[in-house]
Amino acid sequence: MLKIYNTLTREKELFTPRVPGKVGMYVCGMTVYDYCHVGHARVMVVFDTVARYMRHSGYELTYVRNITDIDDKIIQRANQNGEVFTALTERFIEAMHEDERALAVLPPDREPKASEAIDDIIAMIDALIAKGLAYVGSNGDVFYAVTKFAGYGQLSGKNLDDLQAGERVDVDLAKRNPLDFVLWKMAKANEPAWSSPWGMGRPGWHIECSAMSTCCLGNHFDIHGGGMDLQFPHHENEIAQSEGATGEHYVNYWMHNGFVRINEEKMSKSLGNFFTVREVLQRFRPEVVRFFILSSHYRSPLNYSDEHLNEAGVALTRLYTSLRGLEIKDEPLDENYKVRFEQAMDDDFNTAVAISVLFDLARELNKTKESDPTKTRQLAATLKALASLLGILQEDPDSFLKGLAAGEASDDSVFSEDDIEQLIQDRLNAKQSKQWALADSIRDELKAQGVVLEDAPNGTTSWRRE
RNA sequence: GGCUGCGUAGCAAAAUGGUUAUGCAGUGGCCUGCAAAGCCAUCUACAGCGGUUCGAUUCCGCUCGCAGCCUCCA
Repeated sequence: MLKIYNTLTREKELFTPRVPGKVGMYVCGMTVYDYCHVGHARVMVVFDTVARYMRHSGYELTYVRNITDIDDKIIQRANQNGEVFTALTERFIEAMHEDERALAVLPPDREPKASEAIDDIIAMIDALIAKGLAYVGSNGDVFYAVTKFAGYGQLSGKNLDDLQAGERVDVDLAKRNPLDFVLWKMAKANEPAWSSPWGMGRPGWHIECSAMSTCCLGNHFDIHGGGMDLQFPHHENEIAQSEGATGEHYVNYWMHNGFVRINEEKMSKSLGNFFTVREVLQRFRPEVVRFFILSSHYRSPLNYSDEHLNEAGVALTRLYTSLRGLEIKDEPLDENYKVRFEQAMDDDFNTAVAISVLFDLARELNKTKESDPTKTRQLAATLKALASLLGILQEDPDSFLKGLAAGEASDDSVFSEDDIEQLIQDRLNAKQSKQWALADSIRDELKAQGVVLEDAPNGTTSWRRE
C-alpha cells in the first residue's frame, strides 16, 4: 500500500489513483537557458525513481515533465549571446537530455514545451478573464487577481494578509494588488512574441504549467511534483489558475523534493554556489551521483560534497563486489527481501531504507557464495532486480569495478588492462617461487596507480580500480 | 515580521512509545605468505529543559541552533 507525503495536507496519505490502475503525474522541469546543476539532477532522479516504482507497482503511468523554453531569462541570455532564443533553448535541451541519459533517467512520456502550448495558454487566460479572475493591467499585461480566488494560499499555508508583497521586490504599479501575478506579458521591441487577444506578447511563467498539465493529463490528475522552492508561489498560482479556469479540483497529491545544499546552504543559481551535472560527472561516475542522490530521503536536504560522493562510490562498490563473478538470470525473486524493499518504497519512496535492504541482501549473498550456489543465484537476481527500480547496479560488475573513474579516461600515466594483467602474471610467478618481496612490490606498484589486487582462494587474482 | 521543516553516534543516513537500521571509519577475531575482499564480534546516539506514560530518541510544550519560503530559482 503506497503512501505519499502530500504537501497540501502535510501528511502521508494512502495513494489512491483517480482511475484505478492509472496514474497521471506532472513534474515541473527546467528552464533551458543554462546547464542543469545538481539540484536539477535531484529532481530528475527522484521523479524518475517515483515513475519506475509506480510502474513496478502495476500502475499505468503517464509521466509528463515540461520544458520552459520561453521566459525573461532565456530572452536575456540569448541577447547576451547574440543568438535567437530558439538556438539557445535547443542547445540546452539537448544538453539536458545528455545529462539525463548519463544519470540513467528514463525519458518522461511527454515533454511539452511552453512555446508549443501558446494556444492552450491563451484559452486558459481567456477563461480566467471571462470568470472575472484575471484582468488587463494599466500597462497591457494580463494579471491574475489573487483575492478573487478563495483557496489562495492553501498549498503553501500562507494567507494573503501575511504575505508582505513588495518587502523584497519593487511593487509593479500596473497591478491592482501587489500579489497579483502576470499571465500574459506584453512584448517589448525585438522580443519573441505571439499574437493574442491582448496584443503581441508571451505567457507568464506560472500559466504554462497549468495549461500543459491540464492538456496532457486532464483538468484533474493525480500527482504534481517539483522542487520545494516551487511550492510558493509557482504551484500555489497553478492551483489558482487551473481551478479558477476549469472549476474542477486540480491535483490530488503534491510532492516536493528537498534542496541540494553546499555547506548547509541551498545550491542555487542566484547564490552562484552550484555545480553543473557535467562538472560533477567530470570527477564522479554517473551511477555514483545517482546513488548519492537516492541515499537520502527525497524530502530531506542533501548536502553536496566531494567527500560524500566518494563515500557513495565506496558503498556502491560494495554492492557491485557482491555480484562479481555471478551469472545473473531471470528467476523468481527472494520474497523476503522483495517485501522489505517494497515496504520501504511504499513508505513515501524511502530510498534510504530500500538501499539498506540491498546491503542486507549483499551480506547474505556474500555468505552463501561458498555454501549454496542456488540460493546465491536467487539472491543475486533479487539484488539486481530490486536495484533496477532505483536505476542502479545494472552494469556488469566487473566492468564497473575495473572502470576508470570519470576524468581519468585518457590519462597515459595509468596502466592499461593489458599492463595490469601482465603485472598480475608476473606477481603470480613471484608468488609461486615464494619471492614475497617481489610479489609485494608489484602489488604496491599497482596500488600506487589505484589498482587493488584480490587473491582468490583458488589461486587466481582479480583486480579493481579504487 | 508571517509561514514551513529539521536537529540521531567520528562521518553520512533511516526507522521506532519498550527489541540489530544501513554504509563508511575505529577496535578484536576468522581467512591470507602478507594483504585486499569477505565473514563474525564490538565501541561511539538520539540538541537542552519540562510534561504525558509503567516506560520516550519516538507524543506534547518551551528554549536554543540550523535550513527554507514570503522576488526568479529544482
